[in-house]
Amino acid sequence: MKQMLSLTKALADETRLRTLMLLSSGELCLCQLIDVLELSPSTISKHMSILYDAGLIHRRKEGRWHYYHLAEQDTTPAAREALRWVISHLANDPALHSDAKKLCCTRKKDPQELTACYSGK
Amino acid sequence: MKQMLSLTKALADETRLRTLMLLSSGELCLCQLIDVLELSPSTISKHMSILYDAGLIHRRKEGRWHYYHLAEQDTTPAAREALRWVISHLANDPALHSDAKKLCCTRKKDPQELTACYSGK
DNA sequence: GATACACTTCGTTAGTTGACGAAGTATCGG
DNA sequence: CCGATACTTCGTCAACTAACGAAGTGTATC
Repeated sequence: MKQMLSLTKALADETRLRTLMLLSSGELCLCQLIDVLELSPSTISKHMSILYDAGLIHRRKEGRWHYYHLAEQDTTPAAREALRWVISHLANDPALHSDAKKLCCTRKKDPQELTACYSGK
Repeated sequence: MKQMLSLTKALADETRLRTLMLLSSGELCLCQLIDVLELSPSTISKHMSILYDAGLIHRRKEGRWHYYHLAEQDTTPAAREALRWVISHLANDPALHSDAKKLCCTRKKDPQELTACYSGK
């Protein structure tokens, strides 16, 4: 029950659902998520830790960058199925179209440009 | 997105998950849920309306009794799959064992005994 | 039609949650 | 090692949510 509540609570937030959909197209670091979601680093970091604690995503550190990706294999069946459920039902959601478009631009940017998120553009 | 958030928010509460599991064993009216969950009528009624709005349960009126049951067929695929997901992962949850046991007693009771919920035992 | 019953709606209150900036930790470049 | 960078943790505040009792709605029974 505790695990299920951790999962359902993690999924019960628009920003976190948007994040999962962004990650469904591949690994991203925090600064890229900041660039797309347009929220403060601390806010997004908190969201990531909630998704992580629920077993929905994994982290990978590479230097000072923290990369996040969906927990595909090594997580609980409940989390795996939750991800499949969310992704299949939000795959063509019009509300997420602009996120996908923005992500496309973000992926093309230099790390230097992304840094702008911190220094207030 | 709006529909998915309605679903995930509906599932992100312990009382509502308990309710869904109680309903997975068959239709129940509000006074039976009150008897098992031991919460006030208004509180449970509110939970039911949240589950209903998410498309997870249906209502059926019979006289002054309102019966609730899981939305099996005539709801969205997203809600149907959510129900399957929740039920399969909570089916043998030890935290729900006492609810199941209590429900067993409640089903055997007369309507008169359940009325006691309102009149303070 | 009055009463009782089953439930819903409303208003209030306490606890939770999401947002932020400030401060802290860890890593890289000079 | 000193500053800059990438991220996390902490404290605060506004918004949301779950709980309740009181009052309202609809339905049987007398």
